[in-house]
This record gives sequence, structure tokens and C-alpha cells, in this order.
Amino acid sequence: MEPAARKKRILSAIVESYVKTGEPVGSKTLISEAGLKVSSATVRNDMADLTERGYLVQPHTSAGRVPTQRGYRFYVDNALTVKPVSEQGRMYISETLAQGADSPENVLQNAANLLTRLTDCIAFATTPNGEESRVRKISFVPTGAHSAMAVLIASNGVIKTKLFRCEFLITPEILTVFDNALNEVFAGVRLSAINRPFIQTAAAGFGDLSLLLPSALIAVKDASDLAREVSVYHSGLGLLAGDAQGDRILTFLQNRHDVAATLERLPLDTAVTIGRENSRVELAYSAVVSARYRIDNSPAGVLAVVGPLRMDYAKMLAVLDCAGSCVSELLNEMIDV
Amino acid sequence: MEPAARKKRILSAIVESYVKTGEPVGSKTLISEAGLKVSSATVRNDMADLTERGYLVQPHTSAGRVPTQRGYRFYVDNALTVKPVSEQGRMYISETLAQGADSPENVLQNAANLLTRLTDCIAFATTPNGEESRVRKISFVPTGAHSAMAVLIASNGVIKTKLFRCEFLITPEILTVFDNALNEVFAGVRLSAINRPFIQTAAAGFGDLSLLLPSALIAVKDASDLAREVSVYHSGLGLLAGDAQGDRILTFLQNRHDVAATLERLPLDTAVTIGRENSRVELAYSAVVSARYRIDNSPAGVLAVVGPLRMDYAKMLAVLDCAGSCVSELLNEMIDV
DNA sequence: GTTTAGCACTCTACAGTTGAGAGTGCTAAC
DNA sequence: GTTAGCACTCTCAACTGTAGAGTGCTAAAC
Repeated sequence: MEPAARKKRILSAIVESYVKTGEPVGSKTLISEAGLKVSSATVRNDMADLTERGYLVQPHTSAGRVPTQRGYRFYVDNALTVKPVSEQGRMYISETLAQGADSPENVLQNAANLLTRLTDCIAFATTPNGEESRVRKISFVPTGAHSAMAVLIASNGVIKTKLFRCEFLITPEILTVFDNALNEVFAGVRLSAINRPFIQTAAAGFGDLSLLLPSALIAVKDASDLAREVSVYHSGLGLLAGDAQGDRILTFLQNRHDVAATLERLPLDTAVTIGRENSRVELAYSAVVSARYRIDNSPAGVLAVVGPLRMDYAKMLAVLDCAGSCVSELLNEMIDV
Repeated sequence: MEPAARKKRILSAIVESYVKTGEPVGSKTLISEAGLKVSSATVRNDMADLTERGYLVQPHTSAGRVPTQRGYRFYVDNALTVKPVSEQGRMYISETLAQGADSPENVLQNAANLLTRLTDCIAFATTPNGEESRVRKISFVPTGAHSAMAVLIASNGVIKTKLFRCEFLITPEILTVFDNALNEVFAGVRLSAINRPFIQTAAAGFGDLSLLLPSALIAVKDASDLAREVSVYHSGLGLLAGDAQGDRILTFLQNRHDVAATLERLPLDTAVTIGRENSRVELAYSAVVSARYRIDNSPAGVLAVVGPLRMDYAKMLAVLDCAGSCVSELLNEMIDV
């Protein structure tokens, strides 16, 4: 075998052995496990070279080698063969996700729970980000003499409500007027366009009505903001107990908005993000495997698991890929009512 | 001083010193800190007695004493003077809770965040349990040709929505019929009474209509179930990093339903629950300080902090009591629209 | 030029030892 | 009932020695 090819094989074997055992891998272990036809001295030379080039490190002088983040990256990019989830596995995943799932939120929580169970990692699922979605319909529901609820239905299936109060008496007639007026203005508008200037311009266009509308307009804007907000479901907190990176990850979880933003920033495809490649320092020693689910065939929310660098990347990728496509299927069914 | 009174004083002093320093308290330290007018030998005799009666323990032969759970309990019941939060403190709490609080959920999340900040403990806030509350109003909003959304407004101010589909075409007229029919049946009914038998009986009473109603009825029941469900907001996960009980508490947090149930089971007043007094084993080495907030003057949800047994109980009680009443005020304002 | 055997070297992990310091329980006297 | 004095116990931290694992280097073999 060519020296170059052998080195690649040695690196893969070290990653795989280290992932399995957690022990630094020495030259002798490597020969017996990888079935190499060379002596330990040769392997040592190759390992020294790989160390020099930054793919491996030695915890201390007399220890075996451990992959660096660069080592894992090389392994994931060049030496990984992902075997898709079996047909039975896929059915199991699909059925588990659908269990008692009467809303998209439920499906996503199911997904996080399931991923934790299948991967033994903390898992996340985000709601679809609303950046691309538009207002499908606005309705009003009376809730009291001076209060009502605005209901916004977005094109990605998300429904948000917001209460508001008025000085004047709210009658069914007024709500009908609101309904007609606001649907005319908002229908088809992108959620991201609904900001203060937008509602001010809208209000100005209503003549007499504009005196009655402000609180309703603000309620619609608030509902739109809520619909754009990404919320995050997670599962597997308990796994952090005793985990080496547990403290860091807890710090990461502390701030909901950071978590949402970090997950949103993940690639649009199934992907592995290793250590410092992550946008948050708290994840500098963790690996994130993620997949997007799609709604109406465009990337929507993300499923992800966070675990140690030392993880079975092939398995994780297979599971996430499958879960992602199952979630897509389920949500698309639910939404196109 | 009477020996009995002195022992009580010694126990309190040990609790307070241990809470402050975290170090087992020896007889000499005790004399200098509690200003006792007896010798260390006398104190040692008293400590030996308190140890025998289960109020103190020695981590090892040559160490000072540490309070047992029984010791803490005695201290909390007999030696604690709670000084109410100052007027300024109260205003600060009240204002912080109200910040950007446009829904009860927001107020509760604010409360959890604030409690974490003030107490350096993980904090929880539960939504009002719906056991006592009744249906105030039901509305329907069309969302598509064959789908609509049921909106249930409960007497405790909670609003829940549920989508449903029908085989037949949904027109505004049909929804008006639904609206009238279902408000007649459900208005004033306790949420806990809305179960399968109830909706079956209800459906039976509608004659011809009953063919159209089932999915709407089920949607109302589902919304009612959602409204009864207690959800839990929490804050301070990051504090678990490096905490001695962190692992246990993470395990406790793992299951949302257990958390909700445990919190619901806490006393109706401001209270301290110490170690094994808690209903969950994971909290056997933690203390929970809790307060109920009230809606319409009856106990609704709970605010709680979970921390080490070794905590400043007086301060915690003061803060929780204050936060509880501030949340009550705020929510009552929001709800009686 | 590449590969190999052999050997000296380095480092860790673990177990055992030691001495200082803290705090106790007991006893005899007040 | 309280106190002084003293022997005793236990922890903690620092230090030591040893076994084991794995390396890097060198000189010889392919």
C-alpha cells in the first residue's frame, strides 16, 4: 500500500478506535485492529507525521494518539460511508414522530425526544423560521367588551394569536370591519415586512377608520413577530449529568435566543459541524449533527443533535437524515389543509 | 441562659454559620461567632446532645458539625425571622416582572428569570392550573375550506386554540351555528368536566346538527385539555454547571410532566420543602422554596426556587413571597379585561 | 528510499507514607 | 452544671516509589 493511502487508513482507524473505546490509540493496538500489514515502527512513523500535520495529538509523551478536530473533519469528509437507515428503521421513526402528533409543535417535540433516544445525545428541533412566509389570513375573535384577539395564519402553517384592548366597545360589526380592512392590507405580505413603518403607512391609508385601528394593527404586528420567532424544542437534558462538556452546554442552553440563532445558522443540508466550526464557543468541544426539514420543498426548521467530538458520525448522519425527511413529510401533510 | 434555650441558639448559630461558610462548624468558631458566654467544652456537650437527637451530623470524627435535614427544618420552623422585602425592592420586582410582559406567559417567564437573578438558584414558574376554571367563551375562526380553529377562553384568562378539519365545506354560517350551539353547551362548564362522555352527551342533544359537530366538539375538548395543562417556565440552567446536585436536578428536569406535577403538589402558601420532604427523590438533597400566586383570590400557579439545603432561607422566603404577590397583582390586572 | 527490530526514555496512574492541623470526647476539678 | 486539659481520631496535602504503556531514535535489513 502506498504510504499516503496507508496514512489515510491509519487516521481513519485511529478515529474509529478512539470513538469506540475512548482510549488514546497506540501503534500496536492499531495494527491488530486495523489489520495493517506493516510493523508498529512504521505505523509510529506515520503517526508522527500525522501529528506534525495537525491531525492527531498526544495527550502526553507516553500516550497513544487522539484525533484533533482537524482529524475528525478529514475523517468525516474523506473516510465516512453513511449507510441509510433501514426500511424498518424508517418506518419506526415515522410512526414514532406521528404518535399523538396533533400539531407541528408536537411533531417537533417528538422528533427531539426520538433523536435523544436513538443517539444518546441532546437533541434539538426548531420551528420553521418565518422569514420566507407570508400572511395567509387574519381573523378577529371577541374576548370581552373592550378586548379581542387577533389570529394570524401564516403561509408556513404557523398560527399565532395576540390579545389587544380598545377604549371603545368592541362589537361583532367592528371586528368584521377590521377583518375586511386588515386582510386587504396584509394578505400575501411577507412577515418580515410587517414592521412599525409598515403599519404606520397602513394606518394612514384608512381615513376615518384609522382612529379605531391602531391597537388591532399592533396586535397583528405582534402576532407576526411571534410567528417569525423560532422556538426550540429540546430533549436529553439528563444526559448532561456527568458529561464532560455538560457545563459548557448548560451555559449554551441558558439563553434561548442564542440557541435559536445558533441552530438557525446551521447549514441548509444534513451536515456535521465540529468543535470550533460552531458559532458558539460553548460548543468548541462538541460536535453538532444537523438536518433541515423542508416545508413546501424549501428549507424550514432544523433538527440537530449535540454530542462529544467522539461520536459515531456515520450513524448520526443516517439517523438525522432520515428524521429530517420524515418530519418534512409529516409537516407537509399537516399544513396543506 | 437555660440549657434548652442555649441548645436552640447553638443549633441556629450552626445553621447560620454553615450556610454562610459551607464549612462544618466547630465549638470554638461557634463561641466567637454566636457570642456565647460559655466555654467550648459546654458547647461540645450541647452539640453532642443535638447530634444524638438527629439535628446535627459530623462528616467525620475530627470535624465540626453540619445541620441535618431535621436541623434545617427546626431552624426554619423555630428560629427564622423573615424580614419582608423593602419598598424599593418590591417596586423593582414589580417593574421587572411587567417589562415587555404582554401575556401571562411572559410574566411567568420574567418571574423565573428574575428569581434566578435574585436568588442564584434555578427558578420555576407554572401556569395556573385549570382545575378550578371554567369555559368563558368559545369561538371559531375559519382557516381553510375544510378546516377551522376553535378558540377557548377560560375563566382564569388562559386562551387555547385547536385546529380541526371537516369533510364538509366550512362557511361563516356554519361557524356561527357552531358558535351558538357550543357556547350554549359549554359556557360556565368546568374544564375538568369536559371529557369524552361529556362531549358524547352534548353531541347527542343536538339532533340533526350532531352530524356536523363531532370534529368541532373534539377540538373544543382538546383545547380544554390544553388549557388545563400546567406548563412550566424555568430559568437558571447554567447554575447547574458544577453544582453538586446538578446531576440529580437535571434528571428531575428531564421529564416535563414530573416537574409540573411536583410543583403543583407544593403547598398553597409560601413554604420551604426540605430534602426528603420533597415528592421526588432527585430533590432529596435540595431545598425548594415556593409561593403561590393567586388569580381572583384563589391559589393558581406556583413560583419556586430549587437550591442547596445550605441556603439563606430567610432571604428566599422574603423574595418568593414578594414575587408571588407581585405576579398575582400583574396577572389579575391582565386578565380582567 | 522504505521498513524493521531493539532499546532507552518519558510520562501517568496508583498505592503507600508522613506530618500538620482541626476538632472531638473524656476526666477530674471547680 | 460548667470548665480546663489532654489523648485521640481523622482529613488533607505533599511526597515517594513502582508498574505499565507508548514513544522516538538508531542502526541494520530489504
